[in-house]
Amino acid sequence: MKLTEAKQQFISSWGAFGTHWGINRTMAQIHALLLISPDPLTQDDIMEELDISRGNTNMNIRELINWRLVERVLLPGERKEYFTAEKDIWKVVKQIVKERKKRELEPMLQLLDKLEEVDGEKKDKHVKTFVDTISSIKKLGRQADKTLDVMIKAEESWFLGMMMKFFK
Amino acid sequence: MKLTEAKQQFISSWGAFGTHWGINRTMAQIHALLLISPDPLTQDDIMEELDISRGNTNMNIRELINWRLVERVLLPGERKEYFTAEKDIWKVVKQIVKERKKRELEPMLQLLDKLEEVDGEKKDKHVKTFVDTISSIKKLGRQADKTLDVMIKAEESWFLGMMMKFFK
DNA sequence: TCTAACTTTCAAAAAGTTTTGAAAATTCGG
DNA sequence: CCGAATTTTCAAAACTTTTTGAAAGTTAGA
Repeated sequence: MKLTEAKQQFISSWGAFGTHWGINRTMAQIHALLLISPDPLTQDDIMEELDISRGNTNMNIRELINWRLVERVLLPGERKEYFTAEKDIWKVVKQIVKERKKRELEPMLQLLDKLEEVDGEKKDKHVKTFVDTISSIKKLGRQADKTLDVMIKAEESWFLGMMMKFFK
Repeated sequence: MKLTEAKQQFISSWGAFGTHWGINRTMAQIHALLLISPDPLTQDDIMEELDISRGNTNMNIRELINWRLVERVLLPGERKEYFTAEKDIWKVVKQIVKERKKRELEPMLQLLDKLEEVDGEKKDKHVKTFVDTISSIKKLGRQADKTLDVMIKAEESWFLGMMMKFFK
């Protein structure tokens, strides 16, 4: 397969993949393009390569910067801004986990704490089922939260090593 | 907080949460409702409780059954079909992981295998960056795949115990 | 077999999300 | 400080997904 074709396929699949994970297609495609680009690109490079509008490009680059997956780079003697993606995939994964944990898991756990304190007779089976469900989700959620914290701090080599050892 | 209000909040948050995970709002809400219902519900119960149309309800129940998160229950002497959700959250999580692994991770890994065999000089930095990126994604993806396989087979107690021990 | 109860389908409408592109704002070299 | 280059904004348009509801299909018991 030619590089050009392979690039296209990667960008397009990464985009489709992203949509299953709550990331919009364009954002994932820009990320894919930057991941496989050896040098930083300008907004115009990205617009041209992916054939998308200026506004769309700008918006999604900014969102990627928010997620800390992409960085602005200023090349000496150049007026334009360049952009580059973190290439270390382990760091990328950790960064995504960190953000989603903060944005989604933590608020959910806070809500569950509140909901667990529902009024009413524990003997009422509606109350009982509700409280039991909430508690068990909370238990698993808290464990996931702790586990992810360790993962976020871990080195790839340590993490893979441990996985290898215990999950052969 | 009253049970009714707590239920509403749980259903609505679970729905919002779902949308961040590629699950549609209604499907997640039906799942939430069944999780906290002590007894099986009919399609009409669900329609009324969530205030959604017959078609929408039917479609999303079927989708939940596809995901094996909900089961049809036939009560003796009743014409109507009843529905109930798996209440063991660990089983629910394993089931979701299993499905998403099959639907998303595995196809991605297959694609990466193909893309890694791109033609061209390894010295060309475009080729090199492309191949390196693909390889490192693949490496992590394969490891994740193996780890998830073990998790899918594991008992909750074993899994939590291990997590506790190594990720205190 | 017939029929009422129940379930499924699907085209059209509504809702939600993403994209565009032109205008406004900002920035930097001279 | 000026003006060209560049970046950002945002309302409207395009596109995608979800929802509705009526009609078609199925089922079980009499």
